[in-house]
Amino acid sequence: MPNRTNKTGDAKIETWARLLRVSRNLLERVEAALKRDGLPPLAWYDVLLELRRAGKPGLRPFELQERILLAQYNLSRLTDRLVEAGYAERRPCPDDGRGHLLALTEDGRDLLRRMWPSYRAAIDSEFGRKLSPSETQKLMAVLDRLDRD
Amino acid sequence: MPNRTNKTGDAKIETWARLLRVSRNLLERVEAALKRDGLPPLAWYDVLLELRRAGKPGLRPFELQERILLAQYNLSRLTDRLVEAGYAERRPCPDDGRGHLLALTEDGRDLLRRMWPSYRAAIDSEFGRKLSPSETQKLMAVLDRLDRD
DNA sequence: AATATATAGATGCAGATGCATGCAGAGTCA
DNA sequence: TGACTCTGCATGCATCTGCATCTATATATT
Repeated sequence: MPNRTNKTGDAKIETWARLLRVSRNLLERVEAALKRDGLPPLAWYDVLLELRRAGKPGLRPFELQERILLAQYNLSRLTDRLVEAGYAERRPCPDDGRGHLLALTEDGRDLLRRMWPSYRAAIDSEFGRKLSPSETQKLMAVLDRLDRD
Repeated sequence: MPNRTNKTGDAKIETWARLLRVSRNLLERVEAALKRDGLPPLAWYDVLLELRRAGKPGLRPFELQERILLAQYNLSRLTDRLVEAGYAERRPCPDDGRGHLLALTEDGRDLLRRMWPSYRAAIDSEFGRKLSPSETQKLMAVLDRLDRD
């Protein structure tokens, strides 16, 4: 006999709704903190961080795209802004004439350094300090499951 | 002596980063599912659902704003679209000449009914089916903690 | 080699968002 | 009642996003 009360399904729906609310709210607060400190949005940090990880050679846009899960046109314009602001540069790509390589500039490296204290403080006050180590670990485990398939 | 390896802090940072990634990704997929079915975005569902919960009298925009955590100007324009599309209506507010009441129309009620199967299926396939009941419950517990303060 | 197809990335346009500000009605206080 | 402030909501403007499409180069097929 089918479950008439559907309790499990309801709990999942509610958890889903809560996940959306909470994560949106957290993101908003952290973005606001960066803005208060006169810093660019989180997306800039994400891109520059990946470029730093990529080191000297830099990254092709499509590689960056996979890493940060950003739509192609979106990334294209974001890098426009970063290049325009002097935080990244486009270099010709030796292997593939269609594309180019994106690399961090010194200013970009510097921006990362300037953003981190503000970003870290925001993460801590909105997120880190609210969870115990064990809760953090449980959350990570669940996020791992959600990332499958 | 301060902890040089800073393992706990790192785990929190990584969990934070993962939370953003996963929730953004899930949201994107669910939105895409709605779009595939020719339905409006999630935000429309959220607003209409709150209006349905509010019942006959409807809701003041500022009340709605608190419930769905949407910026004021943002909600103002979203309701413009909903009214324009015939899913909600603005009624004069007897108690306060500055504002109005928002209420669901029959078409709005109908849209909710049409969206739900698609929305529910997307939640289930992107989220629900990936978690056991106990994982769901753990996630909810953590989200509760993150919602405090 | 010539043609067809696929892939990397940019871009025009429309719709959405953020910010600041405007405005009208409410509440307060003299 | 009149001046002052506050609150609810809208809106002009700039930026950002989504979608569709375009260009150029790369790859596959014959």
